[in-house]
Amino acid sequence: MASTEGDRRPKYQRIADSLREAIRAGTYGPGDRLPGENDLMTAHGVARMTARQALGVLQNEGLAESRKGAGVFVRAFRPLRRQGIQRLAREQWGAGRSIWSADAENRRVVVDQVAVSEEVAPEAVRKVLDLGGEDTVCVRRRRYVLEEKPVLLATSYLPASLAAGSAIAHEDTGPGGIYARLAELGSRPVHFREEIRSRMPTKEEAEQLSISPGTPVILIHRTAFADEGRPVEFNEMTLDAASYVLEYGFDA
Amino acid sequence: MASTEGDRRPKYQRIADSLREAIRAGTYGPGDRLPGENDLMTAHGVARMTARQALGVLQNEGLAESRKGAGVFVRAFRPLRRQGIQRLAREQWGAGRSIWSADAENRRVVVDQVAVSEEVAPEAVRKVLDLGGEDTVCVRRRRYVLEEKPVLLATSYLPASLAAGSAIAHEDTGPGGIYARLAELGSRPVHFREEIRSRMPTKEEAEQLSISPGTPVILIHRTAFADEGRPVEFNEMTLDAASYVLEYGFDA
DNA sequence: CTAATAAATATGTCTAGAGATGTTGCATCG
DNA sequence: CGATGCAACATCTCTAGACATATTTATTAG
Repeated sequence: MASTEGDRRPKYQRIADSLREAIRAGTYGPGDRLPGENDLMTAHGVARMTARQALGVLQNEGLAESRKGAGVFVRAFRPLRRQGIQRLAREQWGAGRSIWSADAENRRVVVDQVAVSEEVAPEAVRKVLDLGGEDTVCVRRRRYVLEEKPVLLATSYLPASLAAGSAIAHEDTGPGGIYARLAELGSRPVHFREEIRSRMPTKEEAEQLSISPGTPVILIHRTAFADEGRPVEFNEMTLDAASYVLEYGFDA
Repeated sequence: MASTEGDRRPKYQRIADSLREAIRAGTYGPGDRLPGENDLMTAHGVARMTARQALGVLQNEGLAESRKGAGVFVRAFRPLRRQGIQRLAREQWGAGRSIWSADAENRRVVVDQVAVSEEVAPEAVRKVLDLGGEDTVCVRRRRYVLEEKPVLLATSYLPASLAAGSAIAHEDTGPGGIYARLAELGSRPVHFREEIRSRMPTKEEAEQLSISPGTPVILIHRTAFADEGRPVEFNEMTLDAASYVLEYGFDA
């Protein structure tokens, strides 16, 4: 019973509601198995496709995920913390604690795949890096994984006129990474701009990040500027939104 | 024809692929109507539910949106720009242009709904604002709309011990907003921390923002600190991800 | 010419099945 | 005791309908 009252909302919505409420109330905790299609069919007396639709709602919301042949399970959210500005962030402003428990330490994100190449700059990159139509860029593509699970794709573009011949064009950029190399080349980044947006992943992104359906990606477009506002690097990052919390701190 | 070859992928996926490709190629531009259920049924010789599933894929990806009784249409993306730090941002580092064309000027975001109340602080808010179990907070809920369409929900929490009796507890907070009032009360915010994440909207969020399915929300949790790291405001913002690009700039 | 009305069209919800495919656990064999 | 195979179970894909509801368009009355 309990489903014969307000018939205004569709059945599948009401079933989804009850499951969502049960998750919120803690009846089903992270990782627990939810009632499956068959359970919902008998419990609510609906057809398979209707029960499916109800479970689909929760999956689309990112609350649950299904494993074929196994069942539908409640998802967990234990995000990594990415700090836009490392300084200032911790001690000084530690009084009001963060919402997201920062127990996410001793979890290590490592590079999984690296590919370096020199390519003709796409138009969008040319615009950002202030390049001409003929200019080439040094492209560094990387993937980061956390405990086997990929969480971040990053593609860096640097003007070939700047990077070619340096360690930036090698897979191993040496201590300090490309920013240390840029500094040695007289183009030390002194300012950064990051643009953030979010959307659902493309097919390719979903595959590369092995994202479960119903999870968006966060896109970060970072431009690094040397002195005199000269752009020296453009970095396009794609993050699994379920794995990250971004943090920015700044003074008034 | 054209659907009897590689039968490895499900039919609905292949139909979705062909539509996605057609959108990418420009066959269907933003706002255009896509082939509907009936069209796909006859074109690919599938059942209604299968054609529906294919269209559902595109809607989940945020590529298309359906209007009941009218059809399925390609979605557009014309984001607003939200600057985390207004200073520094424009002139000084304007050499490398942004990816997202900033033609979004002369579009005005206005407050649509305001509600002010004094409530017992939820636990999460207590933790952030460093309050005890009995303390109450002044809660300001606002909704912002852009040309009739809601784009942002914001809920501010301030310690009642600070805000009660001041203009902060009124709907109209006067010139300069609550930060000016806080300054008058000797609690001028000098530092901000913003935490950003993204996920699919809840039912309530989707309704309040009238979000089309397949669009995530961006959550910004901002904490304002007065001197000595004292947290004085906690602001919980929910943004329609299809309407916003966030921008942060900072020095190395 | 305008406004109300009806018809055609489109998506939304739902049923009752079927076969395909992946997972899990148990029983059996070596 | 370990490995293999199999059966039970779970989700996934798909069909062929039905009725509901919102929109658009064409028609008709004023």
